[in-house]
Amino acid sequence: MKLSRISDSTVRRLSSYCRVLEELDREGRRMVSSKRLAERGGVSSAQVRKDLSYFGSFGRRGLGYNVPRLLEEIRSIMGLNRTWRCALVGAGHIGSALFSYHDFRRRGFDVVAIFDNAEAVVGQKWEDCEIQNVKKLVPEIRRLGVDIGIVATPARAAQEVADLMVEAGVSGILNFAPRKLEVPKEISLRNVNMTIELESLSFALRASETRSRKKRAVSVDE
Amino acid sequence: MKLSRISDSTVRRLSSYCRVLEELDREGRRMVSSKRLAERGGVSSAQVRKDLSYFGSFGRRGLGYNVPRLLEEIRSIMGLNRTWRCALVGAGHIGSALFSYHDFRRRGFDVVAIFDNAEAVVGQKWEDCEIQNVKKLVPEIRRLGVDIGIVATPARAAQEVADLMVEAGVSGILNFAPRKLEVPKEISLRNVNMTIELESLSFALRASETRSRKKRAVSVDE
DNA sequence: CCCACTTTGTGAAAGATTTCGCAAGGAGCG
DNA sequence: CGCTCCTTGCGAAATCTTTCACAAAGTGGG
Repeated sequence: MKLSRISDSTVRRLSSYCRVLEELDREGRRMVSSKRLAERGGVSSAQVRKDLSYFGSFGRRGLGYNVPRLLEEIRSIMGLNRTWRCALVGAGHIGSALFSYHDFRRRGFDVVAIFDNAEAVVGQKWEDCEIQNVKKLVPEIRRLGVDIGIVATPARAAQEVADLMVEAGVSGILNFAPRKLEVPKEISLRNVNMTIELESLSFALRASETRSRKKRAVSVDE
Repeated sequence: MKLSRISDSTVRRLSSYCRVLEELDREGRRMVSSKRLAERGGVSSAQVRKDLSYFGSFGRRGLGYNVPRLLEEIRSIMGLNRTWRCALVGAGHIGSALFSYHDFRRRGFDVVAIFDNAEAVVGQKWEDCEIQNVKKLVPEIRRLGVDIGIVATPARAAQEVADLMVEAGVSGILNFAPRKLEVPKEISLRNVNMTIELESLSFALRASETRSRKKRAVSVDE
């Protein structure tokens, strides 16, 4: 099974199936069909079956999938049955929002260090984690064996921080700064860019305004 | 030109071309080729030309694109040459991070109201915007003519809030809660789900670990 | 056991997106 | 002007992703 040729869309859907399965599990359901899983996840049932088929056969014909079993399978496929050590850089609003989002910890993403360059915040404690000067980033990330670096700095600092993270040996970077980062190809990089989301929404709104203006014009004609 | 059959990936890339063009403009460049624009945006030059071609011909052969002109064109295509009125629901960490991200305002996304259900925060002021009880959401959104609702609540409250927003007549919703929202199809909906991003990163890390383990095994054999 | 019904897993078809390749337009130089 | 060097715009090809459609398995009732 070539993990590398699994499409990004499939991976993102697997992640969302996880959430649906957790919910079904809480509801006490034992079995679920691809149809129901699909409805809850907002995709087609064929899509669900195809996504799962890349990794094996987890269901039983006529019955569906065993909820806890499938959840465990997907968790294991996605590497969610372990703890990932994360370092957060940037103790501003975004950093604080991420840090206090306890759901991440519950899912195995553990923030073990926080860095910032502002003397005013260095030394502060968030829960039991002390904000350190970004100068200590490389040795501290090495010492703690951090897997994932989270960039939550302003755009202008982001590349520099990413370079330090790479130097320190992280395996992956999650970037919240609205700029493209250059990293060696063996480092996994994901971007969360809220500007892109807002602007795409703007495009969609403009598109639907245009549509309804046309529609109105037609009704007036009639 | 059918705006509705433009792919989501194209729209997202247009948004990122905007950022590159703004940067080029600040650097004082007059002209840019699809090649350079592509490099800076991390895509292929054919992709840039194709994306633009859906909307018209903005370049000159042999010369490239005029930077301020192309920026204006894309802004106009995406509906960024106007102000969108936004209402933020959820005055927690994520809401606060979004509100204080002034780049949004600069780009024309103006938060004109904030709602929360916790008596402890209702009445507080963020800059010159007072947090209101979510009970006032519908009339206030109507009164202010809000275009975009931003859901920054815990997952369990998200659908209820979205329903209120729809009732109040927003045109689009940006959802930060990690759950699928149901909205009428004429409402544009975009989701920002940080859990999916982190989990996709986890998948990628696992995939590359598997690869390097194999590689190592091969070197040992040799 | 038979029949009606359900559901998976998966090739093959359809559809969507990206890349290729090149004609045609334009700049610059001698 | 003639020649070289760029670059766009775009149809066509290649690639990637989703949907279709159905055989094969499984359940349950009589």
